[in-house]
Amino acid sequence: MDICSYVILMKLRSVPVIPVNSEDTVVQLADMFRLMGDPTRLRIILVCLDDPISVGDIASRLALSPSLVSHHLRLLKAARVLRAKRHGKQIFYSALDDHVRCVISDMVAHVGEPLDAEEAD
Amino acid sequence: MDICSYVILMKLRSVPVIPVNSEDTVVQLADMFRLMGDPTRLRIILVCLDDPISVGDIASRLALSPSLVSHHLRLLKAARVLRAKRHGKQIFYSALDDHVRCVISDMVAHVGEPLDAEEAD
DNA sequence: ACAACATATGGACATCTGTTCATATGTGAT
DNA sequence: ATCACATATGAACAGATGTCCATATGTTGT
Repeated sequence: MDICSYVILMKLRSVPVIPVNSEDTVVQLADMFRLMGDPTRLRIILVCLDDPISVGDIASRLALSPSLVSHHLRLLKAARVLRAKRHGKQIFYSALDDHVRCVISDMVAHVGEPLDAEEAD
Repeated sequence: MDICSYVILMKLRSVPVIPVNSEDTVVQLADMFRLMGDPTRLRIILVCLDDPISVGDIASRLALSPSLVSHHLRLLKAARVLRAKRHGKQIFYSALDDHVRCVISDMVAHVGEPLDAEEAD
């Protein structure tokens, strides 16, 4: 882990580390979030979390054109969210690591949260 | 937590739950991610994670116009990422709960990850 | 009341982005 | 080699989005 990520991690643990000066790391983070910020792409990610699944199966299961799915898969693979593995004619996609799973899990907890006591001002 | 969120959570724990049928929950999730997917907005969120901070201070610390900051804050407040509290003329923004902190922390771990052994195909 | 400050809002603009269509690449079987 | 199938790629378009500018709202003073 580089120093930039470390600084942000310290911030996240509410240690008073000064400014957000790691410009490129913030951009990297934002890129990842933006990638998950499209409903279609998020659906594709969710489908791939179960088991490795082929492009065609993703398309049919989500009622999308294979072309569109492929376009999105290219971005997700480039961002190392998913990995591709060829078996014969088909190419199976699956999650590259568990971080994305954790991120989504946390986010589900956030949106699922009802109005809590802190809401009042 | 509603049934839709539950289904997704089950998926995240690799329990073989079949389709992603909770359309609106996926859209909610994507909305949150999209919100964090802009570098400027993410910077604003990061600054607000430390302590409650006024709009003007956010603007000066990030070298942005107060107008732009206000526009972004409106979205973040509406999405319940941040909360606003007025003190005199100024309005202080801070994180509404710790979920966002967790989400960012996980994402930092993801982008900070070097090429791991699983990468090979 | 007014002035000064802090924040919010609305419109306009350029840019980015998701989708579609057509086409290309690659693989396995006959 | 040729066909059928699976996936990938490129161009083009409509719609969304971030930023700027001007202006409005709200608050604390005098």
